[in-house]
Order: sequence, then structure tokens, then C-alpha cells
Amino acid sequence: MRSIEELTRTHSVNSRIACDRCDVRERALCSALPNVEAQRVHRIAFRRVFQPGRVIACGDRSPDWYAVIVSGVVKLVKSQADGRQQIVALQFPADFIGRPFGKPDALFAEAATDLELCCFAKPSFETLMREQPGLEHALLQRTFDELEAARRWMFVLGRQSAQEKVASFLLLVMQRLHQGCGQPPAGPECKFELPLSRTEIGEYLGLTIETVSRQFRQLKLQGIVETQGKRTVIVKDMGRLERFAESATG
Amino acid sequence: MRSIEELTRTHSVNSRIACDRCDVRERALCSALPNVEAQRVHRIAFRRVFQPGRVIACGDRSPDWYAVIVSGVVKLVKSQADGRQQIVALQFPADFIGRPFGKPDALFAEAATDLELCCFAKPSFETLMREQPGLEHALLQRTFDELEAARRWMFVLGRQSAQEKVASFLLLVMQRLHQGCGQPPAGPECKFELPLSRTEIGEYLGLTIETVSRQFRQLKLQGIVETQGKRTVIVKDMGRLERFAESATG
DNA sequence: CGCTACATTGAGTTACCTCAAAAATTGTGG
DNA sequence: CCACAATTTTTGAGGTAACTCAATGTAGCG
Repeated sequence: MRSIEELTRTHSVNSRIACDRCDVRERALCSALPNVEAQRVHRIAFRRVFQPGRVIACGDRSPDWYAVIVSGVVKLVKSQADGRQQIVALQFPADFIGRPFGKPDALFAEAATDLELCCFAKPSFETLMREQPGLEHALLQRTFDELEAARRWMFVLGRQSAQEKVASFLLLVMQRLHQGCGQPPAGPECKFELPLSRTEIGEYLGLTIETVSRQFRQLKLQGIVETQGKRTVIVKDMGRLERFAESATG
Repeated sequence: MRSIEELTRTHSVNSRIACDRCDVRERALCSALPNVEAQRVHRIAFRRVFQPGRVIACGDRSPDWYAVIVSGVVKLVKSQADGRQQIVALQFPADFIGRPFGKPDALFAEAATDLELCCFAKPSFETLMREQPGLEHALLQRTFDELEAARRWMFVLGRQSAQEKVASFLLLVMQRLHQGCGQPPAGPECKFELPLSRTEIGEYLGLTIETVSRQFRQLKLQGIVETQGKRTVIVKDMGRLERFAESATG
């Protein structure tokens, strides 16, 4: 069942016109390249789409390309033999996937939603990095940012209550989804789609699905959020939600 | 009470003879430099020592240098207004401290034990990085490693029981302390000093001090470890300890 | 419209936390 | 070198947040 993937790969020649219109052009790693060089990126880039749940990389069987997320959300999962799973990171549009010059992580990378990637064959990309130190510099800064985010989340996992965890999660998703849209989450209200199911939220927060559900209920009863269907959340009282999460600030 | 620090700073001119005899020379970031360049590192490096509990960097008030740990252990702490604290990383000899070219992390860095750092004034080090792309490359790989370690620890925080957490902690400390000694932790027995108090172990594992203490007791009752005083641990049955932690492998 | 997968709710259990006290370790002054 | 604080750690008893198991409800899809 690779039909869609293969189809997309075939379309990759179209990518030559994509960069100019690319939604993440300004924020992605590519923005570290001078415009002239961006033309070279064109030539080695190809787009691929993934359906929710499709595995992008799994431990040592990693793909032969690096990628920038154009749209959609990727979850990075650490799992153990006994079946326990922990989502260790969510990646959003403009984020970079892969570890140039290094051994691949022992992580599953999986499409959490419908996903579009802009891919670069590993050898070509590594050549480009060698020629353009600015690329490596930008990737380093990005990696530091990811490290900082990971450590912030360690606080959530280690020290926050279930209530606070769910609030932190909602804020995280909201902020990351909106930092693409230009306008920051203005006003006290804000509507967005969750990229994860309840089970996955539990796996990200170190909670069971039932506890996640109960905490959503609490937030709804207090008028802090509303839900439409399973995936749509409307934040009604941003201030109170932030006060619940609190730590997100520190 | 900065007497020791000031004294050390005065001694920094001695650092010119230190590199050859430096314990971490082979494993630290410096090893990315060709020998010729290492001579330049000499000139900009100076040693400093810190006593346990001494704060190295706190949020925006960060020092004007980057550093390599020569001996001792540093803890990175994320704390919240209400007093809750989470240790988000431990750093051991040969690890690098600081974020070149970027805003400093909003973290406390604190000497967990007696500590010796090899410091580099920020501007000099950044100049060196610009001239030696190998340095930035090596730092990138190091940062990816730290990110991977952080994510491994996220699994511990989110998915493991108190028992497993303490076992994971002991293994982590053991492995990191011994990877400097040349020989890997050979044989089933292994003795080492804990770099953290019980309270700090709790802050690293997301547990209370009492729970940490009770889990130590369990491990002792089962003959997996012994303790001498507060800080010395002897692992008697490595295999069983590893089976408790398990995830450390994945 | 009914089926399937996902989400919610409820009831009871447990692992870890909290509070309180005892014991051990470490440091200090006589 | 020993007695005595001061500090840290251990142990105990009881409480609670989150888990487990089981049943019910609800989207979303053919």
C-alpha cells in the first residue's frame, strides 16, 4: 500500500516551482541559505505526503533523506519491548527531521496527521552542508531549541499534575500551530485542531487515556475550553489556561 | 565568599601547560581541533573550580564564558515560581557547557559536586568557531547526543515506576562516570559515588525523597546494590539492575 | 442506519505522596 | 578522640491522585 507515496515521489520534479510558494520557506532551515543557493536546494528537494499513522523512520531503518515539514505534525515515539510508549517530541511545520552526519536516533517518527514533507537526499544535503556552513550553524541553533523544548517538557512530565499537564499540552499545540499563521493567538479565544488522539495525548503526557479525558472534562466544566467533535478545541479563557500550565513560562 | 573562585581565576595563566595533561582532552569538544589549533585553545582557556551547590549560570545571568567539564558533575535545573524543581540534565567530565551564538537557556546550572571547568571567553571561542568549522560540527553532534539523552530520560519520567526510575538513575550515573576511566563497567560488581543527594535524585526522577529512599531499600533488600555512607553505591548484581531499568537500552 | 473505533464515565485499587518521627551520617568544638 | 549538634536519610502511618477494569456513550464512515 505505498501507492500514494510512490505517486508523490513521481511528482517530485514539480518541486522546482515549489520553493517560491512554500509556506514554510521563511521559517525553515532553508532560510539560512542565500537566495542563489536556494536554487540548488530546489534541485535536490522532492515532496512526499504521508497519511496519519504512517511510519517515517523507525530506529535503524531510517529513510535515505532528511526533510522539512511543510504541513502536518510528526510525533517522535520511544517505545519499549513491553509495549509502553512515550511520545518524546512533536514536530510542526518548518521543523527539520533527521540527524545529518550521525547515526539515526532509536526513535519512531510517525505522521500524526496528514503530512507533507520536503525531502532532501542525504548525500546531496550533506554536500550542501559542507559547502554552506550557514546551514550547519542554523541547524545547530535549531537543535539547541529542540533541546530546550525537550527539557521544558521534562518539567511537565516530572513535576506537573494531570490537570497541569493537559493545560500545558493545549498551550503547546496552540502556540506551535499559530506561530505559522503570522498572527499570534490574539484575544482570549482561540480555536484549533488537535493533532493527536486521546491515547496519543496520554502517551505524550505520561498519563492514561482515561485521566486525559477526565482532565478535559474538568477544563470544560470550568469554562476554560470547549470541544467540537473529538479533535477541535476552543480555548475560552486563555488566561486561566495559562495559569493552570504556569510552568510553560519558566 | 568568592575567594576560591578569584584565586582560581588568577591561576588561569597556568592553563597553558594543562592541555597536554588534561584528563578529558581526548573526549571533549577540543578533540575536534587539529593539534596546531589546540595551541590557540590554550591561550584562551582558563580553569575555574566550584564548590558543590555553587551556581554557575542562572537564566539570563549567565557567565561570559563557555566551558568544558574537567572533573565533577553539573546539574541543570528548571524551577518554577512555586518552588517545584526538576533536574533536566546531569553533565559529566568532557561535556560542554553553554550555547554559542544563542540566547542563554532559562536554566540554573549548578555544581553538584566539587567541580573543575576549563573555560573559554565567549568572544574568543566564537571567533575560533567561525574559523574552525570542525568545532561547530562537533558541537552539533554533541548537541544531538544531548537531545537523544534528554528524550531517553523523558521515557523514564513519563513511563517508568519509582523502582525502575531509581534503577535507571543508578545505571546512568555508573555508565557516565566510568566512560572516562577507560575500562567499561566490567564484571557484575561496580562501586561509585553518587553525585547527588537523595533530594536531588528525587528532583531528577520526579519523585519525593521518601520514595527514592524506599526504592533504595528495596534494591538493597533484594541484594542488587549495597550502600556505604550516603553517597557510595556498590552494584552487586548488574544484570538484575539492568533488567529493572530495561528502558535504558531502548 | 448500523458498525467500528474512539472517547467518556463510573467504581474500586494502588503507587506514590504527605506528614511526622526516628535513625544514621557528617561536621564541630572541647 | 569523643560528645553533641546539625543535617540528611530512613522508616512508618495514613491519604490521595492517578491507574485499572468495565460499561456506556458518541463520532465518523461505509
